Amino acid sequence: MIDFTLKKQAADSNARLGTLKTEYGTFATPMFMPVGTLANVKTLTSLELKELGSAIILANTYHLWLRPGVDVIFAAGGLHKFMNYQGPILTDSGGYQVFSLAKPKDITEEGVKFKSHIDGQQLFLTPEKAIAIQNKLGADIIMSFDECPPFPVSYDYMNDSVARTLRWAQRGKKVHKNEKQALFGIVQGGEFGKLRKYSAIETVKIGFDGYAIGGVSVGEDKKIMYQMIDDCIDYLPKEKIRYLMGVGEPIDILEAVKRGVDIFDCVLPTRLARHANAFTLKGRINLKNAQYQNDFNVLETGCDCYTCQSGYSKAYIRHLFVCNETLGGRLLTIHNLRFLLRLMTDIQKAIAEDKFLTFYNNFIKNYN
RNA sequence: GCGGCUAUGGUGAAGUGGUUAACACGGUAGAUUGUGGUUCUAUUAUGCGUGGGUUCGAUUCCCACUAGUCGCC
Repeated sequence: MIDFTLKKQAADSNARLGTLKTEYGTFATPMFMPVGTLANVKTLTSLELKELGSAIILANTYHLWLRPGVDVIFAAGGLHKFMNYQGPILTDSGGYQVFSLAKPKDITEEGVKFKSHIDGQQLFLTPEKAIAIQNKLGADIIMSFDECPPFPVSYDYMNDSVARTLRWAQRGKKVHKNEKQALFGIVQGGEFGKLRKYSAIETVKIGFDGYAIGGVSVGEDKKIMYQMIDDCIDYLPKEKIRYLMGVGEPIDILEAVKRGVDIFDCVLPTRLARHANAFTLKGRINLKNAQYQNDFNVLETGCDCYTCQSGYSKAYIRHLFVCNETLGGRLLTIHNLRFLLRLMTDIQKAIAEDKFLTFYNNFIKNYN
């Protein structure tokens, strides 16, 4: 079971400093979770993750359900042992795959009909099944099965969807048996303030160990996304951890921390890395650009990541990408994750020193 | 030396006597937010070996030259 302690509430904003204790380790919040959908953070070993300062990672129910299958992971002794990783893990419920893989007509009260992206076979996921799978996977934190609707949908559709997600949350909580695992509820409601508020209040009534804000970064403008947070966050209990799902743009993280969010996950740093993009304090750069052909400087002077510290140049990393060498993606994955994880500890430090807003303003001023 | 064949962008190549020269790769740039790792989008030949000729008009037809290639001596 997890234990969240709110250590400090910033005076200059809703930003907060906290500690999350889990069986596999304790870490400070705000924190970012690298995504390891298929029981691995792509291209990295567990040791490398640890060296990056990664505190907790995310894996995915749907994907592990299909491959290698829950029984294999259970037989291995659970997800931690299976993937040879000794830190905290959170599993997503498969709700996002409702958004990315299922069609609206395949969503019913009972559950969601999927077509496997691997072999096309018909699959059916229910709130009960999503919890049962996660119970067997054995992550430290598991998520309710929710519907993550696309943007935009009509008010009426969202109204029904929010109600359904609440019933699913209730059904999931009822069958959750593994007491070692924390279970989080998920707030939905799209851009409709009234529904966000309702979803938050009703989800809290059901009672969870932590609360997530879902249904963001699905195509809406940034302003709308920030509004979605504003519309529900005050209805989430201060003493429970708050998780904004699927957000990883540095600016978005800062905006959310400012509003009172504690943890994040996102594929962005790792996916961008595999597509030759690197985070820097001035914004993103694309290493495939011709301008780096003869640039023998590191990605960012002063960066403490392995890639920059050991001297890999932009010209060399560009060459690796041009030749399709996998080392390029690895070097940028290390850099991008370190960039975000350092951002999180910088944020923690700023809150602790009562300088969050100053830090926020400085960062945004430099990051284009 | 003689005879045959071929000459289209960075590459492999389609194609036509008449507005914007197909397609693929490569190049250039953009996208990517609870990951379907090798994806998507845009853009990329003011020119069809060189010089003449025929024609209202030639990358397309004719001639010469040049280069490549195959065969023969």
